[in-house]
Amino acid sequence: MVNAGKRSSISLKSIAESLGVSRTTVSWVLSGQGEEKSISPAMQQKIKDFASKHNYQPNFLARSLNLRRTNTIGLIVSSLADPFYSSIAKSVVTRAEENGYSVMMTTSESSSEREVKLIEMLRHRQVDGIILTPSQQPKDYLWQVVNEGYNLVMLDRNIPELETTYVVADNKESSYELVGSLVRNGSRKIAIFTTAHDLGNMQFRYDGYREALENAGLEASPELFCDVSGSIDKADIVKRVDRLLKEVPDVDGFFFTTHVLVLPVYIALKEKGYPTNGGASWACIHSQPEFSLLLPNMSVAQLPTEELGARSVDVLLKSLNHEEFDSRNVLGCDLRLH
Amino acid sequence: MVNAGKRSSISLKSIAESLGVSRTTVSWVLSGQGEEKSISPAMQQKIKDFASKHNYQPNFLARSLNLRRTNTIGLIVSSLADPFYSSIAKSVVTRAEENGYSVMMTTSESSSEREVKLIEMLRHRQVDGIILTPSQQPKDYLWQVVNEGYNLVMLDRNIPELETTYVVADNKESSYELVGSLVRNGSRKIAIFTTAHDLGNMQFRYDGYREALENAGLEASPELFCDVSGSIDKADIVKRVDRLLKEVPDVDGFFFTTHVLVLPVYIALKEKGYPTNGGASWACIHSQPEFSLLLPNMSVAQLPTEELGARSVDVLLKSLNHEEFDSRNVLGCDLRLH
DNA sequence: CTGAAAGCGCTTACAG
DNA sequence: CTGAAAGCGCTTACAG
Repeated sequence: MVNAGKRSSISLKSIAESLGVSRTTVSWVLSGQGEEKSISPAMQQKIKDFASKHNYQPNFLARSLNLRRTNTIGLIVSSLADPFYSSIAKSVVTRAEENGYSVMMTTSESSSEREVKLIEMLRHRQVDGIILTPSQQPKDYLWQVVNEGYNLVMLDRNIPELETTYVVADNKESSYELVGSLVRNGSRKIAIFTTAHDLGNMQFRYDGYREALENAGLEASPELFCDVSGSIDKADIVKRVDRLLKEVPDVDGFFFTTHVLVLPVYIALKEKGYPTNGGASWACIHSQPEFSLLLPNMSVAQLPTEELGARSVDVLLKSLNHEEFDSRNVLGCDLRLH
Repeated sequence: MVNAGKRSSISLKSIAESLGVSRTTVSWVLSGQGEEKSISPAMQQKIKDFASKHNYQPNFLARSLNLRRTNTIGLIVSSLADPFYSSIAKSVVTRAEENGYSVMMTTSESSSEREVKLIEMLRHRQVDGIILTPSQQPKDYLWQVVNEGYNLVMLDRNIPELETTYVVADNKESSYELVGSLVRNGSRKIAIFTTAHDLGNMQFRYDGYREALENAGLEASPELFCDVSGSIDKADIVKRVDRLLKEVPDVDGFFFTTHVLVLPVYIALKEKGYPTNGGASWACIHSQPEFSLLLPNMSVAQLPTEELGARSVDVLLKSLNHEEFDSRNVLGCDLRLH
């Protein structure tokens, strides 16, 4: 194959030479400062015509180097395979683009080591700021970056000890509502299935669960607490479900702190002979389209992925432009109670 | 908020000044040309120590401007919401990173206008090459870019008239195998559900279907051909399923050319009273984990997302480095026949 | 109304 | 063994 990858693109310099004016003039006109610098309308037109005829576009690199801003934001998501994150990613990309920004996207795969490497990499690439779904046990480096005042937005998860801008969902409130609806549906022994319980979000969701139970005079007893942390492994889940059914045979409600647990637990329950289409009521944080097929009456708090992504961009751009903004953003979930 | 976004990072120049050597020397040492340029070991060590102590990293922008390569690739996927594409995206990002490249990611949302805009944008940003899942009706601009010899890799879809590098799955062969397995399972009236039939991939899948039927002495009759193109709307699908069941009440096999149709059609069939768990056999191109819950015996040809993404990067990088590479890459699907 | 010049932070031929 | 100088393609204070 021939190397023809290089563009035969036109430069500021060549425009200036062709037109017999200085690069300054061309730069001013094409960056919209023609009026301001009172370049004659005729000249302006001439330059603009020439530029558009030759499809001129400034070299972003040179521009960025000079202006010290790349109009690029770095995005680090925990996972791209999870539709939740890819949906957020989509929203970030779209909103960024609407504002003339591009997104350099990476995945940390939930590794805090990778997270550090990626932040460094993105900074060396001179992105203007970073949006990050932080890993559970961030390294000191993250603190350092925040303390430096680097433009960083925490997305979906908030690390309370870190004084930084964040955009998260109202995990506790939504959980409270969901579990409340299970109670109203008549459930009395409501199991909670959760994972990575040490993660801030999961704790908030647990708190909502506990408070809703307390509020109904019910107890969040330990037998009902099913933490299937670690590598969400099918065998582990079956084991946990088995134990639950032995300890609480009359369990009549299920609250999932995350959509990823719904299907595996559902399968395990079915395998163990639990009447999944019986009288139990169900609720989960975030759902996927297929869930409504299996459990049409499940109550859902849909995480506002679209808004989480968009808001993160908005906040970051405001910060970059020295505009006022809220550093604490808690967005409501879309509740669909049954 | 204070603007502290700027890094107080150290530059080549400041290292050189601090150490009393020229920028040339520093640059050589830090870019690994110390030996080659026979800089004294003592000096090399001194420079390296200083650099790592101050955590120096060259400014990527300046480097790129000079070297005329950004070590960045542009990725345009049709959609990020679809797990198929986000899984490909993940693979592209990972493989690129392994090779010191970053990915600027965008979505065309299947609009050929957006596609053109995005390609232009990415080129102005000086990406080294672009990986693209092309829209169905690409604009002339795409041809032009290809003709210029720009480093472009078509991912997942191939536009036969375009002489360019592509990485796709063996759509026809896999479809042939899938439908063959339906026949072996005893199905005789096998409906095909497809969408965007004008799209190359879909035609290939149809061809596989037709040939498998012919091969079994069966007819690909028009009543069995269910094209639910357009905005895959639930009402439309229900209507199409209704017609199918009226025209071919004894339909006993279903072949889906894409995973996105499985759930909606399944729901529609159920609503219309078709015994979805009866004797019919099922097959689809690409599946999602939940499918096995609903249709455990469905035969599946899983598209090799991981490999599609990785191969695209490999091919693009080879092209960038003037290495030999295959411009036509057809990857096998992972067949799971029942 | 317009231009010469410096500078963004690197790399690398060229010269000693 | 090492450095002065030019250049990547822009933008913008400064000077007329």
